[in-house]
Amino acid sequence: MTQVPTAAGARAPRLSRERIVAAVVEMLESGGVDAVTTRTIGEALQVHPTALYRYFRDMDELIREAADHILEGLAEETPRAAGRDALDVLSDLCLGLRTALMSHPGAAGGVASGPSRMPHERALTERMLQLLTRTGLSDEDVVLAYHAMIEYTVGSAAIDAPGKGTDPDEDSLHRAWRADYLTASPDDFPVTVRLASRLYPTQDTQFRYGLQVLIDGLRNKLPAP
Amino acid sequence: MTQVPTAAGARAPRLSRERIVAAVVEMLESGGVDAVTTRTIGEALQVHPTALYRYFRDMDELIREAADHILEGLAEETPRAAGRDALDVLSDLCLGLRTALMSHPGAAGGVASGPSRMPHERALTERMLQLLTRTGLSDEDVVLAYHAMIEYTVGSAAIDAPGKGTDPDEDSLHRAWRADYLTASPDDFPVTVRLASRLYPTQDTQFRYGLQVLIDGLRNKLPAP
DNA sequence: ACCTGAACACCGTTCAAGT
DNA sequence: ACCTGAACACCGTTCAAGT
Repeated sequence: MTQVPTAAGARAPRLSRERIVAAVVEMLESGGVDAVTTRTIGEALQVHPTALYRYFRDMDELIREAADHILEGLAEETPRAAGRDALDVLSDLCLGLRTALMSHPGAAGGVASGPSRMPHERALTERMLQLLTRTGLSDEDVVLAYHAMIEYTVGSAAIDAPGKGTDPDEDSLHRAWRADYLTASPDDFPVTVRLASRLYPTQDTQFRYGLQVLIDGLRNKLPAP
Repeated sequence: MTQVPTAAGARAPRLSRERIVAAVVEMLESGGVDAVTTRTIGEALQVHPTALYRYFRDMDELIREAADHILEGLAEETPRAAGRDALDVLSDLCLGLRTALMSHPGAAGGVASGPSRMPHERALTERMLQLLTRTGLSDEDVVLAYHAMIEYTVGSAAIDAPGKGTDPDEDSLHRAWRADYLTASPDDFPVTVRLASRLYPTQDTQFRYGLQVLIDGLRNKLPAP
């Protein structure tokens, strides 16, 4: 890694796209996208806040590259367990995607802004389309189902992990919300009050339920085997 | 609406929560949440940028109130058409919610940040829980289904209408994206390339498909009639 | 009571200047 | 070639001051 001096006065660059992206991914994980600014990046890399503009057009490009980095390895084929069909594998893939997005608050916004032409995202798309094709669905259904799964998975991650880093404990927050619903007027909101104690289960429980309903709905569309 | 002078020197307030919220809702519609700043609000209301702090704790509270305002009337009961069950009505409700959110880019972030304790959101929750209860689903399923529908509807709106106001024409953008997928390596991404021309249908088509799949999946859970 | 003015601590981004 | 320094046009928010 020590550089070969190519010409008089040429110094080894202290930065690179990779080094910057790595730093941003780390900051995404610890503090969320709100904690990633030109100044904090500069501090993390011991460099002037504007130095990154040699390597990236703007913050948006940098965040999108970091977001794609997070998807690394997701599309990898896993050994198919017995009794699990393509839709089960697709479900796991979405769970993996969610885990990656949830552990980097705000990253969902980075992958959401259209296809990034980036390698990991491309691989994920290919894998999902491949799995859906295997189910026997029509091409039209394959594409629409792909979009539905992405919208649900990325969209719910955008809601559940907006950008602020670590929430002040999900459980106590949800408890407070449930208590709040209990104080609603029972005349105006009878069903809400009756079900208040059940509202806001774990974010993970919510997500898995919707995911399962989606997969279940897709199963209805499969051609008879 | 003309004020009663209560004391010498007391003047009619030029602002109110309602006036500010109305202005923000309008700005949300025309330019999205990114166009709503203390300065632009001040300009719209012909008032100093900091004047709104007499009425709202901070920008967050203001945006949440404006977001709730957008949900006005959504939960209203509509005359039940023949042959349409509670899940069909729920589906319409989600479509209405999406329309409201899509026409105010970035508003999804406002309703997403937990229950706002606000009247229109409460009414919407009550109506959705009521409709789901009517289907005969168990209480547990009702609550989880409610969260699933909200996460999908609000989440996809957060993705499809982030905050920038009017995109530069959705159609041409999607055309460009499809063309982009076509240029992908057919060896690495065979399925993607094969389906490229079908990818990125209208945002509305995508959303409706996923919504229908969700409703369909819920139907599987209904007790036999 | 209601709004203004000035100030502060932040942003992203540009561009010329240093080495 | 690579990074720094200074500057610009923005943010949200506070608080004392005006009327």
